[in-house]
Amino acid sequence: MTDQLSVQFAALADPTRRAMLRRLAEGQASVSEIAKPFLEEMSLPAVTKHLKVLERAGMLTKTQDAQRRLCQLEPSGFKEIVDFLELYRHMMEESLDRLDAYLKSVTSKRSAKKDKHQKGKQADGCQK
Amino acid sequence: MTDQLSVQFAALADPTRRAMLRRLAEGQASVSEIAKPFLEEMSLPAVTKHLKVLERAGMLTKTQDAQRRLCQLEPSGFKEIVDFLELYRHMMEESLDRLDAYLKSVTSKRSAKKDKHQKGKQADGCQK
DNA sequence: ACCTTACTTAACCAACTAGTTAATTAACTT
DNA sequence: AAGTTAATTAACTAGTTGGTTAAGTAAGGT
Repeated sequence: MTDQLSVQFAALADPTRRAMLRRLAEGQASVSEIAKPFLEEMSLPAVTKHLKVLERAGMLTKTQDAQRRLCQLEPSGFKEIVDFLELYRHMMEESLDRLDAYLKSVTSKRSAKKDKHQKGKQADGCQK
Repeated sequence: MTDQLSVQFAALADPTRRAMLRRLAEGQASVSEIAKPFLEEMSLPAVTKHLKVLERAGMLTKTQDAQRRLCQLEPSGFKEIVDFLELYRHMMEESLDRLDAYLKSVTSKRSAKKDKHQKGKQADGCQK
């Protein structure tokens, strides 16, 4: 499919590209800097291709600096995806709240009242 | 790639499957009920396959009711994805806020002070 | 028992993806 | 001018995806 939202989700459906985005979130970097952690697993052209996928998804922009290409994260590229997920994020939180309420009613003495579901943080810790 | 986060993003990288999830968000439905809007574009086995992709992604569960299979949205299946995106969602909001601040400083008389970036809502309106 | 409804499984195919190596482009260095 | 660094493009390949039709399974209806 060629619709933009599919292109964006497909861009995220790869651990190498997600790792690249995490790197980029820490600041801009050249292609070879981004490539460095991956050159044991894959060739430079493969890295170029991954970056192109992220670029077409609108999640990164490149600017030329002599021979180097500086890549920069483009946070606005996540807008459509985040908007799409809003509905399911809310449903998820509601169902967790219902679970909370249930557990609370079952244990009778509430265990960890405030702070609800504490936002587990940092998925994809392994990127195998 | 076989990691779960990739499986989940890949599941969302298809307009048919996203439309199915939106349908499911309104309540459970049997396979043929879900299939109905798509049977002009594709066959029933194709629908079965799409549902299986969503199931393997942990975003829906099926329960048997006589010959029918009732499908239900599984909001917890979105947790990893939502957690992964949290970082980029925040960066996006920050960069929008910076844009706000810039526009405010440029126009000198601020135009629409409160309400910030008003959450555009509902991406994927077309699902072509 | 037999038919129908509701799905799933199997076998196949075209198009796309993620990688490869080799060649090319382009800018700086000496 | 010749060489080096940085990255891309081209041509190819194996494996995956999204679809097909045809056959199979399993439960309820008559």
